[in-house]
Order: sequence, then structure tokens, then C-alpha cells
Amino acid sequence: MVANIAKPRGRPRSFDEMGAIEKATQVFWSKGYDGVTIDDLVAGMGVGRPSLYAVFGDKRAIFLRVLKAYAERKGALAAKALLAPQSLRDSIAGFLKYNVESATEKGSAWGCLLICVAPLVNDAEVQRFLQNAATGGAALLERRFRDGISAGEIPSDFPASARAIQVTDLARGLTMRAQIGTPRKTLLKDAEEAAELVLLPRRV
Amino acid sequence: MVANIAKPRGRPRSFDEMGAIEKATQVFWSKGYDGVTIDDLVAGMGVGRPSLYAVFGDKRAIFLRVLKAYAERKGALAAKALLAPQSLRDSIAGFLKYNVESATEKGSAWGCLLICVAPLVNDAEVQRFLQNAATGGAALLERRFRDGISAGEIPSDFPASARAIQVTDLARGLTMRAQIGTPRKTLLKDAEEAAELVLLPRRV
DNA sequence: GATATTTGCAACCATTTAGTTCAAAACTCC
DNA sequence: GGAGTTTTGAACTAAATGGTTGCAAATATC
Repeated sequence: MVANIAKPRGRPRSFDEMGAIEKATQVFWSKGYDGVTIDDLVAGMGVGRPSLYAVFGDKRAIFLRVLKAYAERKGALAAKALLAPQSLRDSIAGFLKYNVESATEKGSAWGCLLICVAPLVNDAEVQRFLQNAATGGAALLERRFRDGISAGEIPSDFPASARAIQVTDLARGLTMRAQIGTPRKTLLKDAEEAAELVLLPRRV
Repeated sequence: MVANIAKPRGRPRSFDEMGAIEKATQVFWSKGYDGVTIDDLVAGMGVGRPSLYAVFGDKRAIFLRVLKAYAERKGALAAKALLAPQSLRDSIAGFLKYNVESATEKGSAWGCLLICVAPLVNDAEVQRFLQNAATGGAALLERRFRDGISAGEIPSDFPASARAIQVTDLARGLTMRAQIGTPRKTLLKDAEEAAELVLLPRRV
């Protein structure tokens, strides 16, 4: 049984809530946060203005939902990529390259909602969310490193925790450089080299 | 002879052009780009609205001047820090820590104009400027690495160019993490570890 | 001291924007 | 089919915002 929801009483909605958030993601993706107006959202989401306020709330609330949906999808993709059966080196390089690719996708004026646009939204709840997303991402990477230790790909004294954070920082750097127009090709090469760097053994 | 500028004809200006840009920097620093209105600039710069348009132009033009002044100052500071007579390790760690400190300065809602706010300004000229500033910074770091090679602090096959870029990426990552509320103390420790990372010898 | 020249202040205009109101539409329940 | 309930579309309001204009004030040149 999928669900047993009684049909709501009044006039049915003409839009799909999830779909609307999906479309809103595209709007924020292509215009940043401050750049979008309510009219942009109305046009982009296919939801009437009063319905928009009634169902979703104001711009900030919509952005929060967008952010959560985006993070969930992106997190799932990253996790899948990291946990795929491949060498540690390929995992890390793949993670960084995935970042570069999604940040240089054409049509996305802003590379990454989580890395580029959300941090500039001065909002306590957004910040808290980003903080959690960041630590979550780092934890995922750290786990991958520890698996690598178990598999003997890296020495047992490998500083997994620090390196995990460094991978996220390098990813941020690559993404921000995509933002200022560094070509994809350059960034992909840099991602490759970054992966090599963070896998170096600790100094003797 | 400092200069031999004939006194201008009419009523003298009541503000200092450089000083006004300095104050504008504070405004953008504390409110981002989209966040500032012309009124904010009028209030913050101490320049009347019509004078502002006549002398400086619109918001975008003011931001460009601010950015250039900011980059010049920051670049000079970074260069001085990097070229100070100290170990390579201290140079790199100092560079990263300086980034963290300036990004976590209280009162500055936005950590760094060059790293955080400017990249999100969708403007070709801004982008070009950032690109140049970025390559300039990387070049400075690379030079420091090469000096380290000459001094025997790192092996002669040290990949100076790639590592220089990686330092800038790590700096970007640290700055963006400051942006989402990561405490200064954590970031300073991470900066230290990042410096250690980028100084590791190439894999044999 | 008169005149030319430039700045400064206040008010102004047009546009954009966020958020609300209200009646009509579309549906369920009885 | 009618009553009750919810959504929708269009219009509306109030506020903010970018940019301009006109006139008074201040200073150099003649």
C-alpha cells in the first residue's frame, strides 16, 4: 500500500509540489539567490502567486526547501559515486571531477547551490543546514578513506579525517574557480592532481 | 615634487575620492553585492547621490573600483607575508592563516570580496579581473615554491605550479567554510594541516 | 568684486518588487 | 443538485529602488 490519503476537499491543485520545487531549483540555479524575484519563481514554478505564498511561504522558505532537495539529490549522487566499486584514487578523483563537471555545466550561471550561492545567503537556518551538509560530506569522504585503509590502499596512519576536509576544501576551490570562468578542461586536470595530492602518504 | 595639479576651477569637493572608495569597500564588505543599494553607498561613502553618479558612475562601476583597490591592498599584504624571511612552511601556513583570519574578522559578514562575493557578480569585466587576480596570486605562490627549491627546502622535482594552484584552492575552501560559520579556531588548525599537505614531497 | 565653473542638497519620477485581497472556479460530501 | 471547502487568477497596495533635475552654495579666475 503506497498511501491511503483521503482526497482533499476543495479544488485540486494544478501543480505538483515536488515538481514545483524542482523547477524552483532551476530558477535559483540560473539566477543566484538575490537575483531571483517572486515573479521569477511564479513564472518558473508554474504556480500562481497566492498559491505560492500559501503553499510554500516566501522566497527564503522556498530556497530552504530547494536547498534541501538539492542537497539530498547531490548527496545521493556523491555517495553512489564514492561507494562504487573502484580504487580509492578513482573514487576521490571521481568526486572532484563530478564537482567540476556540475559546476561547469552550461546553463547554470551559478556552479553549485551548496558551495557558491547558499553560503552568501545571510540566514541562520541556511547556515546551519550548510554546516550539516558540509560535515556530512566530509564524513562520507572520511569513511571512504577508512575503507581504503582497510583495503590496504593507503597506510594505516593515513590522516583520514584531515584529508577528508581537505578534499572538500579543494572541491570548493575548484567550484569557485569554475565560477570565475576557469575552463572545464583546466579544472578537470586540476581535480586529477588534487586527488593525487590528498592521497600522498603522511610525511615520515 | 609630488604633483603639479592646477587647482580645479569650481567648488572643491567635500570628499576624498580614495577615502570614499575605502568606505564603499566597507559597505560591500558588510552587505555583499546585491545587498547594497545606492542609498547604502550614499550613506556609507559620505557622498551625495548626484555626486556619486557624476564622479563614480553606477553601482557596478563603484564595485569595480572597490575590487581593484581591495585586490591591490590584499595582494600587497599577501606578497609581503609570502616574501618575508621565514621558512617555506611558515610562508605557506602564514598565507593560509591570513586568509582565515581576514575571512573570520568580525563585522565582515562576507569573508572576502575576491573569493566570496565578487565571483557571484555576473559581469564580464569583474570575471576577467578575478581571473587575473587569481593567476597573479598563484604565480606569487609558485615563485615562493621555486625559492624554496633553490633554498633546498623542498626537492627539485617539486611540482611548484600545481601546488601553487592547490594552495589557492585550499584557501578558497577555507574562506568559504568561514562563510558558513565554521569557527576560526577550527579553520586555523585546518590551515596548518593544509600547509603541511601541500609541502609533501611528490610520490616516489 | 563680478563671473564662470563645479559641487551639494533636496525633491522628484518611473519602475520594480513583495505581499494581500477578492471573486470566480473546481472539487468533495451530503 | 446544493452546500461547504480549497485553489486560482487578476488586480491592488505600499514600499523600495535607480537614476535625474533644478537650484543654491562655494570657490577660482579675471
